[in-house]
Amino acid sequence: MISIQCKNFNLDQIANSGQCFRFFKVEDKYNIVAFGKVLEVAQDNDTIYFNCSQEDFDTIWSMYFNLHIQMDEVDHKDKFLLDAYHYGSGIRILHQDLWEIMVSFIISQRKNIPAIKNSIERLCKAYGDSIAGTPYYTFPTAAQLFNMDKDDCGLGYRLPYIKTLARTKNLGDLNIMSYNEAKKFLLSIRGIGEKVANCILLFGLNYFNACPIDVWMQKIIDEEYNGIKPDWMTSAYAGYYQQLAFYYKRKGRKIT
DNA sequence: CTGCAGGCCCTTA
DNA sequence: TAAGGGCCTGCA
Repeated sequence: MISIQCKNFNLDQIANSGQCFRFFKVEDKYNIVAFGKVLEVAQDNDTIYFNCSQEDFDTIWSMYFNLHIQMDEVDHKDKFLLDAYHYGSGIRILHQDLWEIMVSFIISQRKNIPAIKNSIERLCKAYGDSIAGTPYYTFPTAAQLFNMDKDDCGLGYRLPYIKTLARTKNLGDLNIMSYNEAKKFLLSIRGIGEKVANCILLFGLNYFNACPIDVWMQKIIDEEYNGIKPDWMTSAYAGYYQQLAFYYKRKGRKIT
């Protein structure tokens, strides 16, 4: 068991911020499935408990939670954004697996969050590997999805998008591209538009300036800013602010 | 039983 | 560049 001290870290807030779909709450702990492993993690105020080896902590989870990054840089005069920060200051932008993020956010389009999670779990169970000693399955690799034929995961019209993605070469190049190159490449992929591309840039590649505008963000623009996009949505930390705003705007809604 | 969900693609104008 | 229709499926 590894424990650390960390402010601006709240598991419930992260789990409900909509950036991740494989957090499973079990009593007062979370099981997080990522990078082929299951992490059991718990929290007592500013103390976070990671049930994993030191090696996994150093090589996987420290990076996954971006523990080297301070996520408290809201010095904005914007009232809505400040309110959002005070409401969800424990939100962190995770650094998730690029492939998993690409598939997950292609699936997410025109689905509500329970439906997204449902599809993803069905996909993992059908095409991923069982993780020994746990009830969970790994997120399927491109190779494992290569021969996916029938839609047994509720993908609907997204099925051909996923199949095409599994056949797309050089996705790893995204890691060494510039922001502009990566975005252009992403938009060239069938099934990836402006919003999903920005989600991938933010959650998979950690470009914190990427700011996905979904229906909730559009609601914020319309209702809080009279239809004019505020400056913070185009700032260097726009993606982080977007998460705060999204979580705040959805206040009261549970992601089960 | 309906309406609609963290969009995207394609067609028109 | 902008606007609008269609789309698979399954929550609510």
